[in-house]
Amino acid sequence: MHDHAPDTRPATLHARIRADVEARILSGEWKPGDRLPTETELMARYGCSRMTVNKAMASLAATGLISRNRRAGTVVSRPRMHAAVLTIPDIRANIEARGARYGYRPLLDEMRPPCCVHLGAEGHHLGQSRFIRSVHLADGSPVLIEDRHIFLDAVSDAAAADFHNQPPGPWLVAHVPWTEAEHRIAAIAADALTARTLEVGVGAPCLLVERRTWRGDETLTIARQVFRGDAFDLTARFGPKQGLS
Amino acid sequence: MHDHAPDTRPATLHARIRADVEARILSGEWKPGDRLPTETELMARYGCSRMTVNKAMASLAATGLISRNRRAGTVVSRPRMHAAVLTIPDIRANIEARGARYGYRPLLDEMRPPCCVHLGAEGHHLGQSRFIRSVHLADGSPVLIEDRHIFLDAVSDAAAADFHNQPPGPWLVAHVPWTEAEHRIAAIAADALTARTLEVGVGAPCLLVERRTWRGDETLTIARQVFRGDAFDLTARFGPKQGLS
DNA sequence: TAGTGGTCTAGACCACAGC
DNA sequence: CTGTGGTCTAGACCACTAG
Repeated sequence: MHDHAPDTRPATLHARIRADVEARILSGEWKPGDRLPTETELMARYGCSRMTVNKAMASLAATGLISRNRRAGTVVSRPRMHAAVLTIPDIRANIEARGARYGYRPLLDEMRPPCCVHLGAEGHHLGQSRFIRSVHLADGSPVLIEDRHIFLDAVSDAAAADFHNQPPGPWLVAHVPWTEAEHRIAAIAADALTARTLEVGVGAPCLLVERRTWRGDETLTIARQVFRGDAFDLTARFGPKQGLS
Repeated sequence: MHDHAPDTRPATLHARIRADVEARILSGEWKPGDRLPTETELMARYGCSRMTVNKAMASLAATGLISRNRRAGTVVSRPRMHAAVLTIPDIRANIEARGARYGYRPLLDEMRPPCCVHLGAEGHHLGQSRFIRSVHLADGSPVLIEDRHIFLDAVSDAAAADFHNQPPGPWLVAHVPWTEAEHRIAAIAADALTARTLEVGVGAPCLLVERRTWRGDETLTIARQVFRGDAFDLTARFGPKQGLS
């Protein structure tokens, strides 16, 4: 009766404790605001040392399911829906997941002198960059136009990379470690150039994704991606439990 | 030379070990693929027990910065840019963060019989729901139109909740624990009704966010939010290091 | 002030994968 | 086989805070 699922119960003790407590919370047996048993009580209940209980509870606290305070004890958190998580998929994987053939066509590839790049309203002082404008296609139809700057001060290897047959995105993922990124997602109307490139009417709705990536204080790359609104969307499914890994 | 930051070094030992190792990786001293010292070596280096080292390293492994294997040891991971994270902000907080006055106006509030709700192409069998259509305003101008279903089988309290002055979103966040959610983000053209409500032209680009939330197998709520494309965007900044909490 | 979680130790055994 | 991380223990002291 309890093996409809492939019995995915964790083998380790602290993981089982964690799963047990988690299940009681998610089932509603322990509701937000309720106080949980103390570590000493759980230690007796599961017949293990306090360190093991602590590991389980610390893990639950790290994902935000419970909140722990000295003296006050452990209570079930109220879930925070706004702090949701969305994975932004790889373009190629996304297109192929829809059963379409992926295509890539570079339009422009040039060096840009050290100067300002407009991102939002601000101008940013940045070094010399390699600029690649490219189109990504699904079954031969343009779906995405991507403008990408790669800053050579931070990513010197990019000067020699070949982006004729390979988009810069995957190359960067494979070669460059990063520490921080910023995204902006918006709906915009296609201007004349975008409309011509994406083969839509001027003013057609497009999904804009701007991504800027740093390592430390150094900007590595800025990407501006404009998707055909009628051909692309971002989807993500997630739970509050899993970490980032 | 190293205290330009307000010396935010963690007080606990395992956190300091973690921060130290993390800094070496992010600075490039230890590059992706490099093998890190063993736990025994680190134990000697930091003059502490192996459990403490393990706690630090396990934490780094949980966030994906390093990868650990028995016998093979610990190596620095290659960062995976596609598995990025985006926090979806609260509407009210977002509007107020822009310095605008937030407003809320319910347009429709009715019970819907148990039946199908269209989400994407599929029809889903769902129980009786409370349906609320509302408009959210920034400085009196409509910015978002929201259609929300709350399924009473799963959220019985919602039948009695007052949504005249309070949007359903925050109410749900405060009252209902959830386990899973799915988002879809797209750019669409405003239809006649949307255009009239948002005070834009027909065909104007709008940002669509559809969100569906479960607890276990039960659907709790479905929200369809249409933002004025020229007045709203989603932004998020993040690093690969922090967890979800 | 008393009880709680937070941290740390010095050991131990185990499972796994490369040699 | 051997070395690695993974786990667990039985204890200890500390820091914080609610009563």
